[in-house]
Amino acid sequence: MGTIERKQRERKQMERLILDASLKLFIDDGFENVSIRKIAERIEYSPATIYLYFKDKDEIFYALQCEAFDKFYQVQLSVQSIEDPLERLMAHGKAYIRFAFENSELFDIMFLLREPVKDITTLQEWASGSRSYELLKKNVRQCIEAGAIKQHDIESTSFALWALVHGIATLNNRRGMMIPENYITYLINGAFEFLKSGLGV
Amino acid sequence: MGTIERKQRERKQMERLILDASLKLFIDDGFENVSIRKIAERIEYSPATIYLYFKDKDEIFYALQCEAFDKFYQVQLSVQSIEDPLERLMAHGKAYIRFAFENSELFDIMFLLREPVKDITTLQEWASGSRSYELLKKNVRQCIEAGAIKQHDIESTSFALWALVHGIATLNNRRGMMIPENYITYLINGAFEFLKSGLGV
Amino acid sequence: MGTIERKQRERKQMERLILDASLKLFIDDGFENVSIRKIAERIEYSPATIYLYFKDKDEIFYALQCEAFDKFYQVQLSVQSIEDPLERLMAHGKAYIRFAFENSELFDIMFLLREPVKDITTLQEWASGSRSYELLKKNVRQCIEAGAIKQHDIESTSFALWALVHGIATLNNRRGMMIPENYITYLINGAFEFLKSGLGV
Amino acid sequence: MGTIERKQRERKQMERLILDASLKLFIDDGFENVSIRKIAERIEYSPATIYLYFKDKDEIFYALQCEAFDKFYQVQLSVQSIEDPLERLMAHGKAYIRFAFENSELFDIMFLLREPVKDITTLQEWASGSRSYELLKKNVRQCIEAGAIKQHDIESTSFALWALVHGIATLNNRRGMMIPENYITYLINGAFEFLKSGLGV
DNA sequence: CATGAATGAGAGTTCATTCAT
DNA sequence: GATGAATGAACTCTCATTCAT
Repeated sequence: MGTIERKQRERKQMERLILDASLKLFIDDGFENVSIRKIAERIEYSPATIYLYFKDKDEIFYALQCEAFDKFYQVQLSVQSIEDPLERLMAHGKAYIRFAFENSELFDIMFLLREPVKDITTLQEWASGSRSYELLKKNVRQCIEAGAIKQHDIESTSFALWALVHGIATLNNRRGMMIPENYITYLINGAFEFLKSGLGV
Repeated sequence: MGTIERKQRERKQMERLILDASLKLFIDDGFENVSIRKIAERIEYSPATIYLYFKDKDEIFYALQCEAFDKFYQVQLSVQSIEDPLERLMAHGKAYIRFAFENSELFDIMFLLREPVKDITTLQEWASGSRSYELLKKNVRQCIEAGAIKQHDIESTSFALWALVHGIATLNNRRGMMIPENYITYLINGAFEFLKSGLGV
Repeated sequence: MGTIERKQRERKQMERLILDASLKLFIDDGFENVSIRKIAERIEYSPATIYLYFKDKDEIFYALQCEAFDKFYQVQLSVQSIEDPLERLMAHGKAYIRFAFENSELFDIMFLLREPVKDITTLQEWASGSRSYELLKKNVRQCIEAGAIKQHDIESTSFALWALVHGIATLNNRRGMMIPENYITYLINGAFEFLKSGLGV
Repeated sequence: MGTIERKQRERKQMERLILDASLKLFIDDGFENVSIRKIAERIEYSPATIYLYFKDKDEIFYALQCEAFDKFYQVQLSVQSIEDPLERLMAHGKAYIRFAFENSELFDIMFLLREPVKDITTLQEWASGSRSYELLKKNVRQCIEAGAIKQHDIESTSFALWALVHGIATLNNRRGMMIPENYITYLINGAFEFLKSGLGV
């Protein structure tokens, strides 16, 4: 009998329901306004029910954070199939920005929320965060090896690239009003030109 | 009689007291733990007194945000006396980062808190935020005019510079653990080398 | 077929399991921290299962109370084989105290918990509580008949003896700190001397 | 202006109101059923108001415990004016019992509640608990000195007396049903006869 | 027989805010 | 100008209990 599997599936579904609702609330009302009660209301269950699936509030945010890092990593993985190293590097950066723009709430969860994960380095899941950076460094190294870029210091070049791209993402997500909406793509393209010229391309 | 002026002066002093205490609390206990009660406790006044000087909690955060943008602008102004355009541009970037590192809580208030100011563009005070960007653009333009940099698109070059620098600041303030402490200066220097090479220097 | 008997046996075993776990919790965490959930956790069954064996929480405490009275009675019975009446009376008192000291949690359940059994006299099981007193009275009567003690009023002598012994037990269990640990035996012995002299021995 | 005094008086009144309500609830519903909410309901204030006068629930129980010990001590003091040592000693015992009977809830608070004061010996207020015992010992000593009683060991005699009296109090308060109501006085008198004979009077 | 799922009720506590004094 | 007093609303979380499966 697949009852056990069914039960597990149902449990997963419920967890999903809670996490999705939490995320929605997070997006709509901001982090500090997400309460167990509101989550429960949104999924039309009693508050107590939440506690059958998550130990406490932190565990919910923790799960969201893990998922966010994971999803983010997957997106970055998805461009690794591009063969040309430089092209791949550019695609990596663009994927980063696109993810941040299209999933600004996940981006917030990863990079703005300090809680519940204070020291993220102690987490297994952080591997995927760290792995993103390793991926970037690998891409940079391959560009260097292929002679596709002028820069030679892998570490600081990777850092600069990440910072540039992360800065674009953050500025837009938090103080997007600084940048006129219809102007964004133009600016980002410009930034990538700048980036390329920084790379000596 | 200078009674009115004295009253005004006293009022300003009290506002100062409240804002300073709020900022301290903000720094010490984190945003979500700042409450009117705690502010009142810290300045040794009753909670009700706070309301004589600020309409509500948001008004306090609003004031802090304005001040932060202002202080940030002053810091950026302070490097404008440098004559050499490129040197000035670099100093501008470094001042930006130094400010973010040394005043991470103010940086949070400006760029991470969405509340209370959702649409910052509607604010007078945002002028000072916007002015920072204008300053940067002016610096870039002067570099271009002086032939000190290769790039020619003021707008997108400025944006790229800002993003890079802002990215460094943000990464460090929020997920600083990504970057080994003793590595930071090295990386930042590297990033500036990258930046220069992007500028064709 | 012994199916019915087996079922009954299994039922008893389960009840035992629950009661033992409850008692342990009671001892370890204190009365107010005993919850159905925690009992269930401890025996590794679901909370709902508990309700197959006990109508509600009170029924569990009720059972514990009955058992405690029973065990207490057994202890008191165990000294009845002593032949000399006075010696037996003294042994009775000492057994009472020893039980209270060594099973302070059962003692609590019997004499401190008002819930769930408010009016214990209405209970069949109280017989065993009452029987203890009857035993005491019998012992006192036999002492009187044997001319071993001076007192002649069975009722009030028994009561006084019980009160003295119960007082020792209670003081120690609740506010034991009143009595320096290393002093206790001395005091109890003294109390028994006093008791003997009260009995005119 | 006596405004400050008035304020202080009003504050004391409110504390009184809360403590009285708590005590009433304690008596009516038992310790575990006393909640801040119910106290608030009873005094027709909001729950939050309670917290203006007591830091938390424990502080309320702590205050009750202190008061109880104090009142108990006062009662015991009140018989010290009796000149004849033996008479005084008897009166002391009777006062103890009367207090326990007439203020059974306070007696519970002192001797049954372990919380919030776990180690009562660390408390200043406990002095009054300890002082009661010292008082008893003094009385015993004076009886001995006056040749009013036969016993000579102050310590163990005092302890025996206390235990006897405390046992009577406790048996009645907790399992009073053991003792037929109309029988009590008779038994207590008997116990005092026993006691006297223990003292060799 | 056993339980997973669910919940209403309630616990202690903190908050921003108001208002009479 | 300052505040003590008060509160409604909200918070996280735990509980005993029920019921369909």
